[in-house]
Amino acid sequence: MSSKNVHDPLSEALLDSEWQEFLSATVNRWTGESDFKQQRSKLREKEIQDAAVRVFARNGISKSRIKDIAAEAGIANSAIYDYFTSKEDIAYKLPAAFFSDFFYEYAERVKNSKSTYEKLYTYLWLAVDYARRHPQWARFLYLEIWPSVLIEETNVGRCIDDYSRVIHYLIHEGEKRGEWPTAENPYELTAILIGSVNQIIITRALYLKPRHIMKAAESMLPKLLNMLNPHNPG
Amino acid sequence: MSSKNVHDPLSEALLDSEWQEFLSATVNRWTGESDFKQQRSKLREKEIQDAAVRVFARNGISKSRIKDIAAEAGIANSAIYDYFTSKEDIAYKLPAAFFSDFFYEYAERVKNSKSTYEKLYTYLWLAVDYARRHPQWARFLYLEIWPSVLIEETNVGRCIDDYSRVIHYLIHEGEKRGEWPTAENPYELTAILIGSVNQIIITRALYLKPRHIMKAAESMLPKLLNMLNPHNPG
Amino acid sequence: MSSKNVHDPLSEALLDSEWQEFLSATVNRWTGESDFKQQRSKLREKEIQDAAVRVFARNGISKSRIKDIAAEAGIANSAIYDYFTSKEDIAYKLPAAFFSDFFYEYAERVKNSKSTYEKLYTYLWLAVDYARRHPQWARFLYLEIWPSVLIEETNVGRCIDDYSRVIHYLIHEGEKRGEWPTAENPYELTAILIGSVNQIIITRALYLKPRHIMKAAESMLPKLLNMLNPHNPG
Amino acid sequence: MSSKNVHDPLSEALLDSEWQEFLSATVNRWTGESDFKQQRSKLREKEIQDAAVRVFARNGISKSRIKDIAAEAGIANSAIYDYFTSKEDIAYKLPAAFFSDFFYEYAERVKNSKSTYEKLYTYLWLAVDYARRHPQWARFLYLEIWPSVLIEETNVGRCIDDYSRVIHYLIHEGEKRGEWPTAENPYELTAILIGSVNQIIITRALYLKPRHIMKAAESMLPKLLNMLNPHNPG
DNA sequence: TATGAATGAGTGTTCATTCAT
DNA sequence: TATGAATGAACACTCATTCAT
Repeated sequence: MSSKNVHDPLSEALLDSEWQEFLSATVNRWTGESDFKQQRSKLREKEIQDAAVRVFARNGISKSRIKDIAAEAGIANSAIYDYFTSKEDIAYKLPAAFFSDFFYEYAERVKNSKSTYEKLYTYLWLAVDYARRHPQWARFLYLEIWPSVLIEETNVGRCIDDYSRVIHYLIHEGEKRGEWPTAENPYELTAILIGSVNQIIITRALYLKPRHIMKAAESMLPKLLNMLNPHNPG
Repeated sequence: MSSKNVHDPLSEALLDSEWQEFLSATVNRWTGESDFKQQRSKLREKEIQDAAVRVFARNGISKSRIKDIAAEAGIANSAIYDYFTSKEDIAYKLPAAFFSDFFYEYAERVKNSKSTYEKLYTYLWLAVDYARRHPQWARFLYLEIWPSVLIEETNVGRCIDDYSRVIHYLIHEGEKRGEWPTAENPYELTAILIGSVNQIIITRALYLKPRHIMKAAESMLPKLLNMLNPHNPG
Repeated sequence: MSSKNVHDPLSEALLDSEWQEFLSATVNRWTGESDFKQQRSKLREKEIQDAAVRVFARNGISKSRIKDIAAEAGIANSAIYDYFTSKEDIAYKLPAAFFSDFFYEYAERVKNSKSTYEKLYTYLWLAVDYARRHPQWARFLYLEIWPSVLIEETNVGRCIDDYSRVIHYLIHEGEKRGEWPTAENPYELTAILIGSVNQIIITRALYLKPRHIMKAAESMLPKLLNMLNPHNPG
Repeated sequence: MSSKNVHDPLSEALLDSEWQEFLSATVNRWTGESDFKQQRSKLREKEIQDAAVRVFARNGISKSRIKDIAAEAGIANSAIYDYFTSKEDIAYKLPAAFFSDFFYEYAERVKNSKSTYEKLYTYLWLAVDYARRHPQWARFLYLEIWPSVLIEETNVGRCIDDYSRVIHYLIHEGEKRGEWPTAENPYELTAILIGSVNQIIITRALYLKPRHIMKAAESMLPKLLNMLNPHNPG
């Protein structure tokens, strides 16, 4: 998909620096929040979080018990309260850590991408790949966190918001760079992209056959992104 | 989107009768299971179910209390156990009732549809419209039932399976009628359709502004269905 | 076992009439209390009692539910309250009916008995035989009623008291008739007789092999009654 | 009661060693099961058990409430579940503890007994004495546990079985040592011994006057055991 | 820091009993 | 008399959380 418009170098550079700023802001927002002080105490905290992800993925949050997490982490029930104030505290601190990791990976991977198309493709592709590589986290994210965001008012929603905002940003950037025409309704497009990718992850990675999920993703993504450029055959 | 191939009337009739059979089988599977004997005892049962939907939509299943449902229904806690064996029994019998209703509505509405495209469009359109008209059920379905299906092994999954199966069936029927070419990967297409529609319902109806949701749906669906016919401008 | 002493006819007659009076008083005490007005309503009451015995024998009183008894009797839960005030009311009215029956049977059977030995033998023999013929009542009596008498203060105890009193009476009568010497401790003897007979009923009739229970009883009773006449070979 | 037959020392020794083995097996079966690890956690367990015996003896199992036991033990309701899994778990672990104690006492007391008669006498005597010294346990055992064994199939029955088996064993040993003739029906004899002793305990210790119960036992036991040697004056 | 022990508020569920019909 | 429906008091049990050591 090539842009039809000619851009002057100045605006290209401007768009690039804006993007760099936007991206590093997103990355930093979550890294800062989670894994800085890497002391001995942080190690235990990490162990508990890892145990919690496994337990939450197995039973869901509401059916997971503190004692299950403690047992999975190999420590006493009460030790958990040295690091977290409650069960929900554990659950809601987890996304920060993983989203930080995800955004960081994305920033590394997208460094040399020139076109917005490539950035967007990479973003969605990485979402699927990250889910494939972290199946328990994915189970937890897509079946527990994501739905709960809409029910309960927590700051976990900010992760999801940030995740969506990147897509929205890129759709807009592509328009400005002339890679595709201005969308009538960018929210709708975002919904389609997110909804489709999530559904693929949920049905393939969590349900059916996690093996060929990347092939499915690589087959689906161009078709999906084609929707950015309506009426033009890929 | 018009079919390019010419069909002999026989095969058309065959496809039609197959579809009729498939559809009524789907409808009957759920109607039979839920709302036949319309006695006064069934009335109470309905009242409890309605109350339960409201409560579940508000708090989620795990944080909903029997006493809340009873209070919402205006009866004593223990009266619930005259109609349901447990809290989860209520939760798991609800989908049968609503899917029964949904499939019935769809069967009525699709009666005179000629093209497969129209049937498929109507199906997805109705999914959004039904969610709009039953917001509490939708909240419960998309944020509680749907995710839980993948975690716990219950027979609620059969509703979701049936819901997906209709889409899958129609994609295939369209191929046979020549309305669109054979899909490389029909499961992928199904995932895109379901994922996109669900995401629209979730973000618009449950989250943002439920008012213009039908406009969004009507704008999105043609684009989505256009993916059935790749490289051909609608 | 023959009496060694010679008795004058007068005292024999006196003892006989005393016995008749004692016996008929015992019989009447329970007949009067249970099954007089044999109307239609009494029929239902009987049905409920019969159902209750079966249920109590099966599950024990504390684990028997009103609804179980109602189901066994083929009536509605609430119908029970037309005849009995509570579950315990049923349980505690049952013994009167059966003891009435038992005492009546005994009175018939013992009419022509001359010796006290024969009366006593018949009494204990009938206790075993009655248990054999009414196994559910026996289960209920020996495993539920009898123990509960000592725990809870109820008037059921009067049945058990009357049952013991007959034995005590006959031990004393045998002494007066010279059939055996005066016992040092008649309570002890009564305890041995009752305990042994009960134990035989419990282990044989309710536990092991109910078939040969009468043979066991007929083998045991002479040995037991021999204890009335210590140091004398039977 | 002296043996009339002459025995060679060898068979005597053999019988003795068999008895030692039988007895220690019985003792160990229950000691092993209950009171080994004497940590502080076992102390609490013991406190709960003691409280439970008192409560069960007062109200019977089915009318005893967890909160009563907890209050009697001076702890919170939920603390009970740190040591027992349910109310019935408490009830069914109690017999093991007490029978262990009883068998141990018996083994100590019977060490120097030469004749089988003495062993048997001591056994039954100790049963009465143990009941006298542990009246609440006795109430619980004879009025709750013993009857329930026949109704519900639990492994509590193994205690009672072991209790009976000792008597049965000794009756047989006495025969082999020639202390009394071979019984026609040893089960019947066992029933008489157990039934009589239980009845004495129940009526005297639990009901009437616990004071002179040992006198009653000491008066009754020789007469009862005399039945082992029919037609021979003691 | 880490733990075993303890707590008490809270929940689903049961069941004897009542009542309108 | 008989019933189906409804009630509410009671209970066993769970579990996040605290605390002394």
